[in-house]
Amino acid sequence: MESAATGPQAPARLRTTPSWLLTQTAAHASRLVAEGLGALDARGYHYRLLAALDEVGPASQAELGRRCGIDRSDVVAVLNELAAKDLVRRSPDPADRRRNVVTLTDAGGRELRRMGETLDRVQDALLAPLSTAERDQLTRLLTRLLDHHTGR
Amino acid sequence: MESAATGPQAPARLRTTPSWLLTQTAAHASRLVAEGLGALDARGYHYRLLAALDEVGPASQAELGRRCGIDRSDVVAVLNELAAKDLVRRSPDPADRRRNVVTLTDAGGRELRRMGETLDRVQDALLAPLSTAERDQLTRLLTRLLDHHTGR
DNA sequence: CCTATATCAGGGGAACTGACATAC
DNA sequence: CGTATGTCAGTTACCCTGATATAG
Repeated sequence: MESAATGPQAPARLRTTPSWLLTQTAAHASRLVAEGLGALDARGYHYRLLAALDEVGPASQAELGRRCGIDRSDVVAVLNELAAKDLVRRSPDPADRRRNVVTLTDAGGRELRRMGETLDRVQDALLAPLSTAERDQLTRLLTRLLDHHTGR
Repeated sequence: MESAATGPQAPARLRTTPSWLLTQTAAHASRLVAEGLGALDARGYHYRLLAALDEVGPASQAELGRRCGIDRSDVVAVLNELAAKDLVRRSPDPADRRRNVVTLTDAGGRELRRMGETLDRVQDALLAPLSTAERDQLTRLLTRLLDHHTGR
């Protein structure tokens, strides 16, 4: 579980290519997140959905997917897992019978808090070599990029 | 092939989390790279290996994998594809009979140049909303992160 | 009619793990 | 002996495509 490390040195053509830097650092980030959440028997998708539910309250699956950037088909499967652990509840929406209303349970809220604490530690490990100002700078730059590529 | 776009607005808890910003922007980067290289019937792994070969000259598969951050087992498969298109050649190493010496062919060099031009355009699309100074800043920050997580 | 929702089946690239034979 | 190499088989998280039945 501790691999990574590009041994010698990656080609300069890669080291200076932003898309490579992004995907490589993202791979490290994903690994750290997976390790952290894995200890809680969870994955990134679980956290995303629970966080969205906590913030906007009960919502349909389609809206949750839109907010979290998770495909509708994946939302179904992840919600099945969350419901099996009683972290969310699914009930038909009386106002629109196509929809399910997904609700965060108390256990789900507690689990979300636990995940949040774990992820805080992960962020710190991820950004360890950067100062507070640099972390903010990175966050701002990435936010600008993301906003641009998600339709302003 | 044109999806992306997190519909409404992602939860604040996600929008401010560096690991989320990283993985999301990296997903966009990967999509752009895949689209660009896909037009040349190639993928990221192909470019990485060709670029490494071009820079360090003939090398063993294990060393290529180390330099490119690609697992040995994946190197095998990708090299099979590159060799089938005559972009690289594999020959046994007389000095160490466990090894193959992988060499970039002329066609491989040409294909690498073509990929490089495509990827230049991709970088520009990826970083479109950032100024030159900001692009450099982002590159520096990501490089620091990557160096830290690959063992300094 | 056309769109949206929930669901299911499946693919595909990237990053992995484990095993094995061979050679150092 | 232990370690490194090339190879193969298989897995996982994430992202995405299609199709379907149903409801708006």
